[in-house]
Amino acid sequence: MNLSPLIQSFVLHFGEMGSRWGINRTVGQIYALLYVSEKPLNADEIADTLAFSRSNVSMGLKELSSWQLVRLQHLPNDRREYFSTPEDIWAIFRTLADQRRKREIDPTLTILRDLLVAIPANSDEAHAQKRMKEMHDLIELVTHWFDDIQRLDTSTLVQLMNLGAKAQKLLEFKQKLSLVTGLKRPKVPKASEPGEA
Amino acid sequence: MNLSPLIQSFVLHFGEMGSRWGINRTVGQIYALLYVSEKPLNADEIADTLAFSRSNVSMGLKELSSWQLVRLQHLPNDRREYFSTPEDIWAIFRTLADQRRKREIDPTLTILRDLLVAIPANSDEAHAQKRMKEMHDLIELVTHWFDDIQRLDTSTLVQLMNLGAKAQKLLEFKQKLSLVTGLKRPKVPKASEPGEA
DNA sequence: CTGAACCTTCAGTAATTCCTGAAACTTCAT
DNA sequence: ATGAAGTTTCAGGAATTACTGAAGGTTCAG
Repeated sequence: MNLSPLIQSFVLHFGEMGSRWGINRTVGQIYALLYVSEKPLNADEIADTLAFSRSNVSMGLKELSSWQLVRLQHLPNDRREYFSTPEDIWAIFRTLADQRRKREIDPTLTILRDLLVAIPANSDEAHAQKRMKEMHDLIELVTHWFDDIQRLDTSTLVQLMNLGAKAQKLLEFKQKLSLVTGLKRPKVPKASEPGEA
Repeated sequence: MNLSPLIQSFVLHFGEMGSRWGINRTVGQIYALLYVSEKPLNADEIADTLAFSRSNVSMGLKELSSWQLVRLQHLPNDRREYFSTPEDIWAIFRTLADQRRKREIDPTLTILRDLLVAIPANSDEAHAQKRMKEMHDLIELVTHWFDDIQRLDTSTLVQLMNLGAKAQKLLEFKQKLSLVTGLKRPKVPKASEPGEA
């Protein structure tokens, strides 16, 4: 089976990009193919279309499954396994965000926490810890915030993003308001201040 | 020069993580070392500390420079080049976000745009284009939004993130308000069109 | 129970990426 | 000019990662 040029370009691009972050060419191409395909595909069709060995496709699909990026299903009267990607692209986005967090962020947070409880043995270590703390706090802040955002239902999320920085104006407003009225205001750490007091 | 254990763990972790996304072990370790170091370091010190060849360090620093992640400076009466990372971790965060966008997102948007203007040759291509359009729109929305957010000054940014999803409550409120008053409301695209429904 | 259809695993090879030492620049003090 | 100190480039070897075909599972129809 050979690919029409439009789809081919897309697939090849994803192969390239794949290698730019952690995944390999094969996996990128398989995903791209599934993503644009109208119907689910089985492993033979994929191998055939992309000219990879059957076993390579098997590996690739295994990898994609571990990322929860593909869905496995069966067709009536057909023993073969068919693969597809979710229809809803926002669902894909959320999965991707979750998985990357799990693989790229969480391990780093864990190690930072470990290192932060150690007693520094000298002034180099003390300084290093200060830097690690800053990093830890930043990552935690950003990821928690992003989690919150991401948990919103899709239409809210889209609205929010469409507002873009305008949302900010609202926040400034609220800020002033609570200052004036003396209501408890959101805690406001000193921004980049190392230890966050 | 050998590293105290705390710093060593940090450096090694960054080496590992480095390879999990695009950069290699060497580059990750060099960056980590510079990040926690109190004073700027020259290439020999780095090579010595991490036990890499001098030329490897040179390559690594070149790579880091191309990401604009390190700062080069000179010390009085010393011809050697000294490297450091910015003090302000939010500045680092912004740089990283910008660079990753430039390398990982922009090329994809470009190719998607190219493919979207082509006339589909058959129904497979037509469907593929629909999917590409969804992807394009999502990426564009998210990145523009993130750009906006990111451009805020640090203390505002930190406040915003501390609010987290609470910001959302405000938005819902504003939304209702403008509906009621009939003011022009933010454009609200049909979220994700095909899916979602 | 048999064998056909399908899927996975794995050992070995191919391809890629990383890293090094040697050589070649560049800059600057003498 | 000379050479010492510093930096970069680059060809080739080392290490890692990707890919394949063959062998071995598993499931199921007959």
